[in-house]
Amino acid sequence: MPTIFDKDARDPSKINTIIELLFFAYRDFIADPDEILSALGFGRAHHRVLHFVDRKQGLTVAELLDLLGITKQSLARVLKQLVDGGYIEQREGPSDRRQRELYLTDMGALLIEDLRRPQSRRICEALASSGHGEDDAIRFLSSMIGPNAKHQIETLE
Amino acid sequence: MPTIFDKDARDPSKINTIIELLFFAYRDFIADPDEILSALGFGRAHHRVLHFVDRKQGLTVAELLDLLGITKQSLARVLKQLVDGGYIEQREGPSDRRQRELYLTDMGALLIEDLRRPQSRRICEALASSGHGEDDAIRFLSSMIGPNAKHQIETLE
DNA sequence: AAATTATGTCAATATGGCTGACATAATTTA
DNA sequence: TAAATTATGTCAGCCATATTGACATAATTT
Repeated sequence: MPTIFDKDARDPSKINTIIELLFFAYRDFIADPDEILSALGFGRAHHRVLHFVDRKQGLTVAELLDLLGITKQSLARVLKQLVDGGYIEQREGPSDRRQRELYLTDMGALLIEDLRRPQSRRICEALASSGHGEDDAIRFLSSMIGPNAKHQIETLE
Repeated sequence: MPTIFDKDARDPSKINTIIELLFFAYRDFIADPDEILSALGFGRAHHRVLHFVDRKQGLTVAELLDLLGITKQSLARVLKQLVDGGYIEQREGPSDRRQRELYLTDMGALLIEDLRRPQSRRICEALASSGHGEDDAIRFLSSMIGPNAKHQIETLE
């Protein structure tokens, strides 16, 4: 019994349009911070690290690796640059001294704010001009992600 | 006079959630086709080329470069692999013989269909479980993209 | 005391971008 | 017609970000 939500009820050409818009939207979405980053000699990888360290201050290297889905060798260079640049601080784990807890410095907090600003603006504009609310976007995007990522996000809270 | 659409009326933590969800959603969104592609020795770059050649059969190399926003040197390798593999066909421009019009072969059409299937499924699921329609997503995403990309999309039609 | 764990590091490799320089053929312009 | 421009292709080298595999160190657990 087909409903309005039935997969077959969808217009394939509109779905294809959405696929294409996702490409352009995501590209433009990361282009803004990219400019700020490249002026500092950083890239997207640095942005993602700053985001997650801000999202959960004091997270460990292992947690960060899990969130990013990359290897420790890939993270190493990026993290070192952020630490050397004074954007991130590493502290010994309080209960397990092998762990390195990651914290944003004041400079790091300012930087992630700068990076977030154009992205927030873009999202707010899109919500306004499409007439949707924050929760609409959150509901849609939450359903786009797989169970794996869902679990990762839960561990952030 | 602030309205319900006023930027300052937005909840910054929800906007930050949307930023984060976009990261996870896009990552998962391209992970599905990535598996199919890597089995063929291809990558995301090949996917994008196939998408746009399908979107506008007979587009020229210059048009494709403009859409992708990369240099011809970057495109060269990817395009060559797709042509050599029998997924894309190049034909002399009918009015300007310097141009190379790009067309999908039957094999190329099958491949882009395969790549599109998991992405369509994911979008349909997200629309269904969030209670939105195709047009909601199209309106939101269209507002996310800049005027530059907007113009590019228009030239596709 | 031995095994495991968290982190870091070295080396080699792949992908997908980039710039600069140059080549060829076709078209347009003076 | 000759010269300039354009569309495309190609060579060479560089960069950022990822990978795998191997190994080192210190701390914790068994």
